[in-house]
Amino acid sequence: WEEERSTDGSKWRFLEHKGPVFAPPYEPLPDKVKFYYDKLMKLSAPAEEVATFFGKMLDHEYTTKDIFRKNFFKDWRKEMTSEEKSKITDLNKCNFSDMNEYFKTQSEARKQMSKQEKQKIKEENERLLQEYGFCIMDNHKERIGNFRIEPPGLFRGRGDHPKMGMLKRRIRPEDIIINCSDSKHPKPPQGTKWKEVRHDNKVTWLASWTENIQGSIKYIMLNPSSRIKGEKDWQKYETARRLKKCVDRIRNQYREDWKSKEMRIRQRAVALYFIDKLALRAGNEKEEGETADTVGCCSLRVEHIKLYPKMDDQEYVVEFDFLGKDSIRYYNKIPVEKRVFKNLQLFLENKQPEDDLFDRLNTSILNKHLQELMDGLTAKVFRTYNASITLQQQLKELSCDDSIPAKILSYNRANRAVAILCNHQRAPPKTFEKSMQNLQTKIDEKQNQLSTAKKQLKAAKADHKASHDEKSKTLEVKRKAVQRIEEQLMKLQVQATDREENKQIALGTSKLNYLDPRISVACKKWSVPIEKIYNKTQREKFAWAIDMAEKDYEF
DNA sequence: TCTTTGACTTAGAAATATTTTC
DNA sequence: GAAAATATTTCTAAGTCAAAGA
Repeated sequence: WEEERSTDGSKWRFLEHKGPVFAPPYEPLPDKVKFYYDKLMKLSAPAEEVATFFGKMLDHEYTTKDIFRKNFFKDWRKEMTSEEKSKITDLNKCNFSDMNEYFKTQSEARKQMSKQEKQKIKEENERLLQEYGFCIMDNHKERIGNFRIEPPGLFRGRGDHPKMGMLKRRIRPEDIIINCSDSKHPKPPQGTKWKEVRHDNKVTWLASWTENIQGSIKYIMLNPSSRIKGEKDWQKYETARRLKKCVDRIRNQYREDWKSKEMRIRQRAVALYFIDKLALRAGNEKEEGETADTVGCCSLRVEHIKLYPKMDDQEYVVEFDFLGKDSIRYYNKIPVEKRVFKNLQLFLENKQPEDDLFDRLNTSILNKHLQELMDGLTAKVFRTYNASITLQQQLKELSCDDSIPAKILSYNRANRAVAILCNHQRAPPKTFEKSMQNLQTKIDEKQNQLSTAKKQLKAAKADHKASHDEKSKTLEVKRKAVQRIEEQLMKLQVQATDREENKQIALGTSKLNYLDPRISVACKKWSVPIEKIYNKTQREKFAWAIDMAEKDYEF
């Protein structure tokens, strides 16, 4: 990257691209695929298309949920002809199972395609990528992140989303705003027009459209490997490193503020303590009824915490139980300092469960305060800082004389500590139990092998003694075999532990978004090659860090 | 000042590709 | 060489936060 970008807020000087790739048009079902409403019924193409969205999802839990069904049916009816509308009045009487069968057969057929057919599809995708997947920004050819427009379908919100099942409409060129240099712009598909072509170099997106579920804007932007994303990422970690330099001061400050005579300052200070200690998100307020009911720090309600003056052998315990981003549950019991506890009791006085815990605070107030404490400081910087510093500390304990696989395991453990801190969870993989069993079987087999090998070694020893040979080759061989099997067994056991501990924890998010990649690059000081830590895509995203960091790098 | 909008990062699930196992 | 297991990539929803608008 060239040094020193402009100071006037412009993000680029030149931008040229081919525009987005649209979803393929709807292909009507073959006549053999039936839809029944009591009896056989042939749907109009628009109604049929929306029906297929539902038919494809029949095995999904979504289609059993009342809200999903209600929203879907309402939007589906909008696509029906008046005749269809008058006939189809009850979703429960609709039979999509033939459609569902058909799509299953189709996807099975796709799997069974010959090598050449698969190759052909691959080549076609590659051609599309080459044509639409790149742009020129300033002097570089850059990979675009999402050059395909989202196809129409049924909205799948996370958690208890009031809009789940609504129809996500098809996006046409007339919906798209193109952003590029004013020299030349992409052509819209034959016979269509763009909504607008603009030339705004204060933003980084190439195209945008307004989505119909929430009315929010969606963007086409560059891949994480691009200069514009990389520089921003680097900047993010530099801000977190600046926090490292003044975090002690800030911590002392908020501890002082716990004693403030002003309620809003106490609330701010307690909230900041949670953000720092527990890595909670800021918690913007959300429009009620438009989204799932989730919260972050500033939007915590009385019902989300419980106070225990004494719990087992601990004092001043706070129990958190709430749904955070993506409706992932945050559950934690944590002893806090007496002052924090007393403040919380005060905040709870005379409130109902559904009242805000921090009624004098919001993210805007909090971030304005943080900005005064350090330039560029916001609530999310604490997550970045605490994640990265945790990784670095955990890695310090890495032992020099471990093997590479053992070091990788330790790295994963450190990564896991961060993921736990940030509450990055996943649904246990569907095949988890099975795969655990398989691994256990392998371990058992290996143990049997080991005992056999040990017996053989013993026998060889006895032979050796009896024969009084100078040296016995078999003895050595058997000894080696035992050693080898022991190692293999160890490896399997380690793998089992690692997998078990990872059951419900997602490592990817922290690896990609919270851990300063230069810390990982510096693992070369333990002769851990970067390829063992990052796969190809990750190395592309973190190219800047791989270039920059030496083994003495300190976060 | 308060609310809304816009731009961007962060998130887990699902789809797809690759590797391993039988 | 197929099927199963695992790793990677894609997808798009759901956050954060500053700036614009009322």
